[in-house]
Amino acid sequence: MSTRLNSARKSQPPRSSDRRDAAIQELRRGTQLADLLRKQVKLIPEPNRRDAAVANVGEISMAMESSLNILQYEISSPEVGTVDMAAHAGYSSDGGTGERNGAVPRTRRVRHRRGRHGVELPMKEILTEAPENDRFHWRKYGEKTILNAEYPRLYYKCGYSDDHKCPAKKYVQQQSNSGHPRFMVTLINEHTCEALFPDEPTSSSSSASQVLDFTKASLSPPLMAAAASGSLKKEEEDSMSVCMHSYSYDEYLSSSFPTMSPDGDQVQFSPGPGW
DNA sequence: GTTATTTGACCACT
DNA sequence: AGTGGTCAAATAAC
Repeated sequence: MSTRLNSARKSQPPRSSDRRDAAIQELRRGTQLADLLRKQVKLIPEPNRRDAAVANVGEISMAMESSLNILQYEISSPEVGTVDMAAHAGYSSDGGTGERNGAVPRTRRVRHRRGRHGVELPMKEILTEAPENDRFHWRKYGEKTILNAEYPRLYYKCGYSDDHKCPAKKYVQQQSNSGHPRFMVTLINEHTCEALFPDEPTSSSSSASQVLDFTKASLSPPLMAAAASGSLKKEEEDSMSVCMHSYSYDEYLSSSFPTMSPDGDQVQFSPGPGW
């Protein structure tokens, strides 16, 4: 990947926009190669190895697409240096349709609401294949069809928002259903109840593995579809307990509010080998 | 009976 | 005025 870039910058230092274009080109190429690789690994005869390989390729592909989204967003919003939630709190000048300079239409970003005293609430966006896969208990309180969005946006608040006054909320919007569904998860506010739900190491091989319990009812149709499509690794018949193999939730959560970078860089890919 | 989800209505924001 | 976010009554699941 680096050779192409190197050859392009022999004479003089390229402008940052040129470097960004080059990075986008490379990422697009990488995405195509990942698709190709996905087809190849599907030919692996051993089911276990094949599934693991397919999952890994999917993560690679998703990571690159996430990076592409970030870079393309910067191009379409030149006033923004990074993808900054505060900067995109409201809708953009296109009215929120996402059609900027001929770019691919995007679904509306979450409206950035203000808390008491007009202080903007901390927000973080995460692109993931398993939006329900965190160690918190969420209660759904709403669902809304979003303009120009293919799928409705689901609204969750911490299941202990009443008991412990936990202000954490989560919005989930499916963005794609091709192959494996992807969800843009918007996390709002920190969990003040976090101490009540410590990580519990499991007996499985990976320290990052966790067994998470989700009732069937807590999954909305799109998430059920995700489960059915295989995006969710295991589905217990009764409790819908899902063994989320190796998904690094420390990454998911550490990338969340407590460590939110000061520049607002927040579009995180939540990877995890093996699923 | 208890708890969670659904969904229409209302409110806030741009 | 249009749209997103939240509320709360009705409903479903257990």
